[in-house]
Amino acid sequence: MDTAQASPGRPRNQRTHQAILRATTKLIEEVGYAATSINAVAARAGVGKDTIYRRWSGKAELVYEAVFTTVDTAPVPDTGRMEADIAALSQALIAEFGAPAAAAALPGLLADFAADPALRRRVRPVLLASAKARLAEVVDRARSRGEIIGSVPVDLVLDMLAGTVFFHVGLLGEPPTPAMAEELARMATIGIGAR
Amino acid sequence: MDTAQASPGRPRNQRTHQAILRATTKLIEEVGYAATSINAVAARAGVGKDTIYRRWSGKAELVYEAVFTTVDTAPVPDTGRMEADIAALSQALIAEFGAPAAAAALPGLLADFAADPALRRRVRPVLLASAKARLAEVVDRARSRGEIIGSVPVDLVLDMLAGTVFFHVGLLGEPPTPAMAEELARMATIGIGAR
Amino acid sequence: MDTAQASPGRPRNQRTHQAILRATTKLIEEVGYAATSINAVAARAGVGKDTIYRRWSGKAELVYEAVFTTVDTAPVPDTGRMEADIAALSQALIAEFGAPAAAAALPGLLADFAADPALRRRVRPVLLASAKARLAEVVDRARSRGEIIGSVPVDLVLDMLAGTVFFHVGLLGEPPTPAMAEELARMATIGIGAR
Amino acid sequence: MDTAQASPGRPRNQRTHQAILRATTKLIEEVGYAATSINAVAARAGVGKDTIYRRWSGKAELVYEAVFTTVDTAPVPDTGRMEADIAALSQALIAEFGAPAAAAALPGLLADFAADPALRRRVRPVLLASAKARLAEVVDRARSRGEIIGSVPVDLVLDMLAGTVFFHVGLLGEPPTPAMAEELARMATIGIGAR
DNA sequence: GCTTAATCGAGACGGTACGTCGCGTCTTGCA
DNA sequence: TGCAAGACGCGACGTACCGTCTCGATTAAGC
Repeated sequence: MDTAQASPGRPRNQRTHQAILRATTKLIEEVGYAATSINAVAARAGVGKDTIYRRWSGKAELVYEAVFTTVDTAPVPDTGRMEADIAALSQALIAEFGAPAAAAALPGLLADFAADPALRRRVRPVLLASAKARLAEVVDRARSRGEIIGSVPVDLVLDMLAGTVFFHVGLLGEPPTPAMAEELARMATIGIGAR
Repeated sequence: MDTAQASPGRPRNQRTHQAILRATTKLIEEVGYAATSINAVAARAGVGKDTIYRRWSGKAELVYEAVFTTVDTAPVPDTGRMEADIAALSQALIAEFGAPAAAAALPGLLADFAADPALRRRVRPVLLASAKARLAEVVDRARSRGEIIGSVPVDLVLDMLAGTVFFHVGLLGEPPTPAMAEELARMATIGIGAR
Repeated sequence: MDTAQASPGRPRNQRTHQAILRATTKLIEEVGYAATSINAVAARAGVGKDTIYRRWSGKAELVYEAVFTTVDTAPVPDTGRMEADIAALSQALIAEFGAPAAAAALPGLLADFAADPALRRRVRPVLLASAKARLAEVVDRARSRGEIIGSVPVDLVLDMLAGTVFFHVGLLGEPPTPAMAEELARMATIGIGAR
Repeated sequence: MDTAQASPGRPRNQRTHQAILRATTKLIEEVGYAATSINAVAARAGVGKDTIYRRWSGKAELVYEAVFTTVDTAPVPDTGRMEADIAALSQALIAEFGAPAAAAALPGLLADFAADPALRRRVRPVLLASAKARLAEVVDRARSRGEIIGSVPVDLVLDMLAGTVFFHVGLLGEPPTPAMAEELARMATIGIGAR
C-alpha cells in the first residue's frame, strides 16, 4: 500500500522539514509560544519563510506538529485491573502535556485553536486520538471482564486530564507535580470506575 | 476606612471606566479575544488609548476585569449533604466559565497569563479565589459533620473544573452541554467524597 | 491667509519629515532608485515604516518629493532677446534633471509613474509646473515685444528638454555634458523661435 | 557563414522561444511592465522558469527582445530634400516608440537599464542602431548634395526623439498624438538643418 | 541501438521587500 | 492632572518575485 504518488517538480526536502521542526521546538522551549515568530523560526532553521508557509498554515499548525507528534510507542497497559490501567494511561498523558515544550506551547496553541474554527476542526480529531484509542481499549477490556457496565465518557475524561494540566500550567507556569499527577489520575480512575 | 486619597489634578471619570469595560465585553463576544485590540476598544468606547493604559497594564488585565468580575452573590449551598453542595458549586463554576464572553476570552487570556509571569502572579490568586472559599466552606462543614476525614485537594478540583471546561471550549468552540456539566460535576463530587 | 487648521492629536514632527527626505536623497545617490527600499530609508532615518507611509503613498512619491522639490528661486531671465532667455531656462532645466540625485531617480520614478495612473495624475501637473510658468512668461514677453506670432508648444518643449536628458541618462548612466546641454538648449530655442 | 555549431545534447526548441516572446508581449500590453513577472510569463507560455533564464538574463532583456526587435524593412527615405527625409525618419521613430507594447514597456525598461550598467552596455548600442544608421545615411546624402556643412549631433537627435516620446508617455500614459509627432519631427528637422 | 548530455515542465528553495497591523509610549491642545 | 486624538519606533505578519536548484522525463546527435 505504497502511496508514493510522486508529484511533478522538485520534491520537498525532508531534512529541511526536520530542521524547521527542530528550530521550532528549541524556540518554544527557550522563549515560549508568544515570542516564537515565524521569522525567528525561519532564521534559526536557515530557511525562507515561504518554505514554512508551504507546509504549515501558520504558527499554530507548525508548533502543534513540532510538539505533539511524538507517537505513542508504548504498549497499552494491561494489568488485569482497570484501575491500574487507567492510572498508567493518565500518568502518561499528564507526562506528555506537562513536558517542557508541551507545557510552554499548550496555552498559546489552545488560544489559536479557539480563534480559528477551521484550524480547530483540523486538529481536534488528531490531538487526543491516540490517547482516546488507548483508553477505549482499556475500557473495552474491562467491560469484557465484567468490571463495568454501561457507557463511559471517554472524551470527557480526556478533556479533564488534558484540561486540568493545561489550566494548572497556564496559571502557575510550572509543570504538574508528581503528587498532583497521581491525585488527578486517581480522580479519573474513580470517575470511570464508579459508574 | 475611606481610602479616597484625593490626588491632585482632575479625578478619573468612572463613567469612562465603565464604558471601556462594556466596549471590551462587546468586542470579545463579537470578534473574540484575538481580534479584540486595545485600539478597537478605545475607538468603540470613544476613548483615548492612554486612558486605557492608565488603568490596565494591557489587553489581558482589561479583558480579565471586564469578563471575570461578576461577584458571586448567591449564598453558599448548604443542603446538609456534601455531594449535593459540591454538585451545586460545580454547576455554578461551569456555568461561569462556559458563558459566552468567558468562553471566548478564556483561551487567549490563559495564553497571555502563561506568557507573562508578573501578570500571572497578579491574577492567579484572584481568579478562583471566590470559588475556592466557597468550596472550602462546603468541605469544612462536611468535615464537622463527620462526612470526611483528612485533607481535600481543593485547588486540584478547581483546576479540574475550570480546565476541563476551558479545554473543551478551546477545542470545540462551543460551551459545554448541560449533560457534560452534570457528568463533570459528579466526577468532582466523587473525587472528593471517595477519600 | 494662514491655513494653520490645527488638526486634533499629536502633530507630525517636521524634523522627522526632513530626516526621512534626507535619508532618501542620500540613499538614492549612493545605491540608486531600485536598491532604495522603504525599509532602508526607515532604518537610515531612524524611523518606523508607518511614519513614512503616513506621509507618502510609496517609494515614488517619497523620492519625488525628496529629489524634485527644490523651489526655483532664481528670477526669470529677462535679457530682452527671447533666444537668450530660452537658452538660460533650458540650461537651468537640464541642470536640474542632470543633477546626481535627479539623474539617479528619474528613470525609476518615470517607470513608477507610468505604472500607476493615480500617482501619475497627482504628480504630472506639479513636476514641470514651475518650468512651464517661467517659459510661458518668457514667451509672453517675447510676444508683447513682437518677436513671435501665434502659439508656442510649451508642453512639448518641456517634454523634449526633460525627456532627452532622461533618455540620455537612462541609457548612458551619466549626466549630460555641458556641450550636449548647450546643443539641446539651442535646439529648443530654434524650435520655438523659428515659427 | 553557417554558424550552426551543433552542441551535444537536446537542442533548444524554437517554438518554445517564440511562445515565450508572444506571452511576454501579451502580458506587457495587458498589465504593463511592472506587473509582468517572469513567473507570469512562464505560466502563460506553459514553460518552466529555467527555460526563460537559459535564454535571457532577466525581465529587461526578455521584454526588450519581445518588444523592440521589429526590424526596419522600409527603405531609407530619399526625397532629395533633407528636411523631408528627416521628417519621415522622425515620424517612423515616433511611431515605433509610441506603439502600445513599446509605450507600455519603455519606462520600466529604461529604469532597469539605468539600474544595471552591464545590461545598459549590452543594449545601448543596439537600441537605436538602426535608426542611427538611417539618419546618418540621410545626413551624408545631404552633405554630399551640399545642403549642410560640418558635423551633425546624430545621437542627440535620436535621444531627443525617443526621450520626448518616452517622457510624454510616462507622464501622460497615452501615446503621442499625430499633431505632437509632427511638431516634434519639425523641431528635429530644424535642429539639424539650421546649422 | 545505446549512450550521452543538454532541454523541458514543474515547483521547492533561501532571500528580500512589500504594505498592514497592533503594540505601548509620546506629545499636542483643551477641560 | 485627565482626556481624545493621533504620531511615533518597533517588529511580526503573510504575500509576491527573485534567480537558483533539483526532480523525472524527453530528445537529438555521436558512437
